[in-house]
Amino acid sequence: MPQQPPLACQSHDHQSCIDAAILAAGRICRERSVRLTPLRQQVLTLIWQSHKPLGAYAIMDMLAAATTRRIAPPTVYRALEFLLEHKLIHRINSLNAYIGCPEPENQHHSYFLICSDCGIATECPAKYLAPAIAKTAASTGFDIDDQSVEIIGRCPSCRETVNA
Amino acid sequence: MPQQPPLACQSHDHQSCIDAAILAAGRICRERSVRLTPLRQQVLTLIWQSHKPLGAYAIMDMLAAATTRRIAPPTVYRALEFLLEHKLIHRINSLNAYIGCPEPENQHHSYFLICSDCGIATECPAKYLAPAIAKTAASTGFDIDDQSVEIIGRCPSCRETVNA
DNA sequence: AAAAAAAGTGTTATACAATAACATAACTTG
DNA sequence: CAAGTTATGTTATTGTATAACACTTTTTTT
Repeated sequence: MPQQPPLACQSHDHQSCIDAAILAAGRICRERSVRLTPLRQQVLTLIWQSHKPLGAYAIMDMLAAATTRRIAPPTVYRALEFLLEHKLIHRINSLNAYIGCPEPENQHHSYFLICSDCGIATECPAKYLAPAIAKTAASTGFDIDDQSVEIIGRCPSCRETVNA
Repeated sequence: MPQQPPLACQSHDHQSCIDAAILAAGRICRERSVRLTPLRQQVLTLIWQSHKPLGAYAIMDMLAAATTRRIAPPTVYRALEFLLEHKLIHRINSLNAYIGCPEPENQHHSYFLICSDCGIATECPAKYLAPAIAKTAASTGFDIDDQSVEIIGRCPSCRETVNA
């Protein structure tokens, strides 16, 4: 089995991740005639500061720090709702946190590998999971609307460096 | 593909579900020399009142109603912690809710089909999912600690009766 | 360009989820 | 039964999320 550590676990030019995400978001919103307002873009950018899922209240504090005025929860949650709706971000249920979607153009599901050590969450390849879930649902007569897979463990980089 | 609706979605003698769960819990706790106290058993029984995941505060209210005195959150959370530790219940992350485990004797993972219509959550067969997750992790070099699969959709019964 | 409608944001308050810290009670076990 | 451990009670606090209503900005319609 080829061991291919996800990009997020390797050192990489992260600014290009951010730029690509913002660009894609702009493109998608233009296509759909919805507005990527300054607030929404700012929240998206904050979420993309790293590959670690970010909580709503952390985003709130960062916004407040950036604008020097108080930001209330609904402001953040509405932006998150918009970004989720257009699949520009995903929600990690097991962490109550949000993370940028690296491929918002391709509609896809929420499959994640989450490193309990470095906190980085990377999207899983759907290759094995998608058919397995389809077969599981079919065999029980379920009609799938949405799906969430969260695998918690150690990413390849953390296994190497710590090997505890 | 054989369509085999899960027991929880069919009408069934639910009292026997409850009885079996309490019996198994007693057996397991005896084996492990841990105490299934009245409170813990009461919480487990409340959770087993249905196949729908139950929130901690709902449990709190039901306890308070049953005992006519105020029950504080830590009381409930400690009981939940115990039941989770011994895998007598599972936590549904996407709902912040708890559900009884029908096979606490077999250690297994948390794979769920959740009906957004009737609210019933049933455990998935691991047949397809377990190997798919193992392969996905292996192919990216991840070391798995824990896993959560939550598939949201319509259960066979609700598809029939509503067909909306 | 003004009026009307819709979409977005601000504000206050509150609900729901979970834990920390310390006190008391109840069960072991020697 | 005394000492130690485990379980529960109690108060306070933190974290997560939404409801309801006011106000502003953008878009649409006339």
